[in-house]
Amino acid sequence: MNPAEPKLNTAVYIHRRLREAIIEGQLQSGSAIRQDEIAARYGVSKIPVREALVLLEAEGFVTSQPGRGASVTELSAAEVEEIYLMRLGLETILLERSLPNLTPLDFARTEGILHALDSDNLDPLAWQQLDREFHSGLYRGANLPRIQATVANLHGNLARYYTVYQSFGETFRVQGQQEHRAILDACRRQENAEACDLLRHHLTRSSSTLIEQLTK
Amino acid sequence: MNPAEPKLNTAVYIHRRLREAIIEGQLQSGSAIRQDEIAARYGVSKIPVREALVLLEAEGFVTSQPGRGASVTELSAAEVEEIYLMRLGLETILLERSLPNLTPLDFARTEGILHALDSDNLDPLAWQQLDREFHSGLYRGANLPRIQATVANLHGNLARYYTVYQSFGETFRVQGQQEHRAILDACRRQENAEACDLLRHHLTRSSSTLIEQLTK
DNA sequence: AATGGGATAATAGTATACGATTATAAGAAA
DNA sequence: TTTCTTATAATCGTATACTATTATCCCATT
Repeated sequence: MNPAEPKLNTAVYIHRRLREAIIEGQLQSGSAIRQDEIAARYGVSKIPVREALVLLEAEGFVTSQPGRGASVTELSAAEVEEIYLMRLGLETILLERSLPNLTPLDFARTEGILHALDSDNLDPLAWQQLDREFHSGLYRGANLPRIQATVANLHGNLARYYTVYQSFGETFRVQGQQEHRAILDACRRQENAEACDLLRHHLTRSSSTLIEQLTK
Repeated sequence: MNPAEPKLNTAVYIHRRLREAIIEGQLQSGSAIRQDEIAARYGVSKIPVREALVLLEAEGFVTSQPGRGASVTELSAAEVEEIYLMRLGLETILLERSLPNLTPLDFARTEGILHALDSDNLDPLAWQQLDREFHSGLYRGANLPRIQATVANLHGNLARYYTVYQSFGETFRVQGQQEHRAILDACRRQENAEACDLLRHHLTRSSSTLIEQLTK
């Protein structure tokens, strides 16, 4: 009855927990996911676990082979590049549609996120969430929920690689922040095309940097 | 043991059947989907039916409310427009990446599909499939399987509206074919940018035509 | 007639149980 | 040893059964 404790679908609950575990690195790429084990760990049956896995597979977090069960998806360099390419195509649309509708308040809020991102004692998970908030904040005015959801999911699929490769964070973050500020600046000046170009550059550069780490 | 009869996951089987039924209009937009009924119809239990529904929901074919079950997703005009916008962003990427890798054989094959599309006694379902083959044929050289799968799914989500509104097919198809030929022609001439522009135009125009029908 | 309970039916959601498939290990034959 | 076979264990996949939730209907009250 407590609205603060909404009755949660077991499958939805398991889905969230597994997604978190993958993003945070507790479930590593390639590791097998045993239905019985998950069910036992959370004190539920296999049915909702299986439903959660179906959804996770559709979202790309998990790969399953018939009869052999599921494992955390391992992304090749080519697949990472493809995800960034997809983000590029979709996020430029979001930015174009969003910019005319953004208010000074939106910009201020986004500025705040940038400030938080400057902090040098962010754990990778927090950093990744703020990075995501920065981008989605710029798309707030787009009013394209499907595309936004797709982009959020793509971001989620890359997230665990950021949390894994914390080591390369330093230069990656500094450069990222420069690019973030440049994008926000162009947005404030209502320079639509320039902002999109900067976003494109930011994503392309992030892509190469991450792939460089992956193939090393 | 017969390789022509590969042992199929029940959930996968149900998923395919329901997807077909939605695209072909046997399950109409907004109609409720009762788990027990589907299970009884195909002689299976609810478990694989539920898994199929989870996947269909992730793909956008079905909308479910907790405790109340699932129904075939009804797309608003805004959502149709958003899907076309998404296709636009992704398909231009596919075309750009694919074009340099397409061979004369690919073009000939696509030409053949265009020819088939000229036939005036196509049922809406066949037309929709050929239309899909035309587009995906042009992206064959892209080697971006995730994006291709996403685009195919978006196409699938629009498909049932084509089969429903067969009536407006005549002019829609003729104009579509003109645009298809123009796109293929530009591709053959390796005019990358022109082909993308034509594709953009084709998708934008298709979007408005369909929405016009929907809001009528 | 309209509205508001409360019993009943219909349906969703999940656990348990079991058969089917796949992995693992141990022993026999080369 | 290596490879093949066979037995065993682990795990997946699905049907059945039960509980919880939601919808429907009837009747009382206004």
